[in-house]
Amino acid sequence: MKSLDRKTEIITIAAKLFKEKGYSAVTMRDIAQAMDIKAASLYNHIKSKQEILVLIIIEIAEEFTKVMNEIMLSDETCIQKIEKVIQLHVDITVRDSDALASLNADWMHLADAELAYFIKMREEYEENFRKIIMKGIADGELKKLNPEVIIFSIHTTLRTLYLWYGKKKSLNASVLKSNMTQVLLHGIV
Amino acid sequence: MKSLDRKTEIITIAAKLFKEKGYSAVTMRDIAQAMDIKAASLYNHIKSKQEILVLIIIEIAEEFTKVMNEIMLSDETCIQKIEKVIQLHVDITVRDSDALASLNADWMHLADAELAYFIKMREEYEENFRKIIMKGIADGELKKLNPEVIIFSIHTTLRTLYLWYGKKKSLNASVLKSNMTQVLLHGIV
DNA sequence: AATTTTAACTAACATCTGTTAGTTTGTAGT
DNA sequence: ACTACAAACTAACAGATGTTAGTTAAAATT
Repeated sequence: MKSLDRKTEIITIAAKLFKEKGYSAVTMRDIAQAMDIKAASLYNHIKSKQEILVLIIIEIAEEFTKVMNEIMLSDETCIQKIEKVIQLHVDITVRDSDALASLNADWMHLADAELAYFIKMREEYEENFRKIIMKGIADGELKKLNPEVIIFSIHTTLRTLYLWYGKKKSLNASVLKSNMTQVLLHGIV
Repeated sequence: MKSLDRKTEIITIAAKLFKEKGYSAVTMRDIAQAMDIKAASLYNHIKSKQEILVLIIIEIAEEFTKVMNEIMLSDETCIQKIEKVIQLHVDITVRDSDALASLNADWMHLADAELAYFIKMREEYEENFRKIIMKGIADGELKKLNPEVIIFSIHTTLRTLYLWYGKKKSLNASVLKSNMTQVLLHGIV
């Protein structure tokens, strides 16, 4: 198996650095130094700096897409679906908050095909989320508030969880999920 | 008056570019090109790229600090205070969403004294916000939910309003404020 | 033992970046 | 007309940046 572990290591370390300073401010020399090697050595494992960003972002984006599609196909109530979306965000935040930071802050530095692919996935994800909320309101499961404001409020809170997680070590994934659900859902319903 | 208008113009255009690509990815040549001049000409008006960032961020941060301090001094109910905080965020978002983007995404590229100053202001702001929420819970004005989750949820929604404002042209400042208040406050109370 | 592969290295490149120095041009006040 | 100044310009720099080429030492495979 050709240097797969080392490649993963690069991606993990790069994600951490990208989270701290952003993609553009992190140099290949920064990444190399954090691994105690020289910048040129990185190219034994990865094709380019761009590729690192792609590998960080696209995998997570695809996971969001996949799980969201499964949620849409299920025949649960709107509220159950929202709970599963919260679960999805909490899970990924707990598992890989560094990658999530890049996805949120550095997606615009993707290029061409990958940028288009990412934007498409994001739009579909948001559209699915909108459908859930709209149906919830139509079915009387949710209050009749401005749907766009509800959508934005919930979505942005979930999206930026990674900024918050880590300071609050006392909360494990399941406690975090139930707290988020209480505030976001049962505050609204 | 020495080129004050031109300086403001640079800051405005730079903020717009920083919002799109982030501080590090925007070059002085990018800013100059957006103004149809050469990069060197920018230095007739500003001292450095750093100074542009400082001018964008610190002014807004000081405004948040100032208004928050006024809110803390007033003898209003917790809910009235939260409404004023929402008003503050909506006002600044509507007036200057580009600068707000830099404040949120590029504050870590401030240096030394300004970085320390910014972090101090942010910590005080968050501490004040926490006090409002805690008192609200203690006085029975707010539900007894996990305060940290409430604080994070409201604060992150207000903080990222700039990402959303602009797509929804139909909402003016006062409609936006009342909608946000409904969802964030009356959903929780 | 001989060979191949992995993963590090040094050296160098072309380009980009922030910034400075010195110059020119137009405009406003005398 | 003369002067002063604002604000643009050209040219250039020193250092940073992503990346490539070629080399080497150790580990894995034959």
